[in-house]
Amino acid sequence: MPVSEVLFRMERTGILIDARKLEAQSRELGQKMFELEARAHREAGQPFNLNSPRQLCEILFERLQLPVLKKTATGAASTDEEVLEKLALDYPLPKTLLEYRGLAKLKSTYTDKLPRMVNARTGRVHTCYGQTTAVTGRLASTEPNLQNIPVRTAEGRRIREAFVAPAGSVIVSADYSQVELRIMAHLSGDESLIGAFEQREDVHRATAAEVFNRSLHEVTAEERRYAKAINFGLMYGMSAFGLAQQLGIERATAQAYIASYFARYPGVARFMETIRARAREQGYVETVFGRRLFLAEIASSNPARRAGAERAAINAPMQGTAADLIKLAMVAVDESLLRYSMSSRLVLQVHDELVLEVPEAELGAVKEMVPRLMTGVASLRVPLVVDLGFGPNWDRAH
DNA sequence: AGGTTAAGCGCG
DNA sequence: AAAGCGCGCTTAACCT
Repeated sequence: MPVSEVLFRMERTGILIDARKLEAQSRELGQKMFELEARAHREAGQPFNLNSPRQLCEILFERLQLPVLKKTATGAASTDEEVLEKLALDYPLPKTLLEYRGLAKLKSTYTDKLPRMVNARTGRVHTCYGQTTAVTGRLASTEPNLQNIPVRTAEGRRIREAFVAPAGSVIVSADYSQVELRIMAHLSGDESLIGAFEQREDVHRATAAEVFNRSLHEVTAEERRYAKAINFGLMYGMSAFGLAQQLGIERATAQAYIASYFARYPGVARFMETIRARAREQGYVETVFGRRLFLAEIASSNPARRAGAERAAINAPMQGTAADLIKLAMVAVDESLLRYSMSSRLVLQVHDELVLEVPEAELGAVKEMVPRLMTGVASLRVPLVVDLGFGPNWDRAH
């Protein structure tokens, strides 16, 4: 069965959304934004449109004379989250703007919009999945995008609570645990990294233990956070400069961490170099299953463009292999549901997560089948692990 | 009126 | 010389 057939069925099935709940949240957000707007006007000493970049720069950098910490691509003073966080340490207005921005994003993109996307005939929201958009082989979700529903803040998770199952059914969420890092372990063949996954260790903790020369139980919360940043940064081709910026540490310190990492995980260091060289020789890189990403700028004479292509070359085999794996899993799950004439349905895919709507009578079977099928689509040098949760809504299924 | 770009930010 | 990969959506500002 082709992926396109699974997608067709998922799009047609759609997902149930509690529009009343989102509309109520919209009203709450609107009220809070109104209050924050008034506070911002007081702190600025004059009224202005908080959404207008031009007016905002006028207030922050001319009227209040705050320092310009970063420029945008076109040379204007940046007012992004990172800048406002720093300015918020010394001034009240940036903090207010951050709070306002956070709420405005939730309201305009989600709580106002999703209720309007409910199909009149089905009473559900039907996204469209694009199979030919993302160069790495991932799917893309549009109209609406259901792959970027908030999850990182409490206010945002209230939106997930509105993604519900009908009476008698539950929402099941099954996601691959650390799938891209596992793929890095597979592709690099690094023995330490493979060992950590085979021992079912907390991989960020294990990395912290290696990099900071600790035993597993000695690792502090901060060391684990640093190790997590290193692990993710590496998969994106991040430099010492970027790591230092992310962690708020000296560049030399970040460089030392990276050196320590590569000393402990020599297979990963070798992999990074091999992938750069292969990209340069072949003009493309491949996933485990042979999906290719061509890199037109890998031999560019422009160093910035070439470096960008190298970062893409490092990331694509991992992101792309993860995309291949979950597509195989989607086909396996959908085929099984049909073969056994079950009523459970795939309703969403979010890159490393499958969301299903499951009648309570089928929950036991789904809890056994879905992780087995997802972990069984490939045998890499490390085990694939799936975390599964369920509940009356998407938030509670996590 | 309608389309495009820039900046910003939601997710994995 | 730039500095972290892959997406889609919203608003303001600018353009035709």
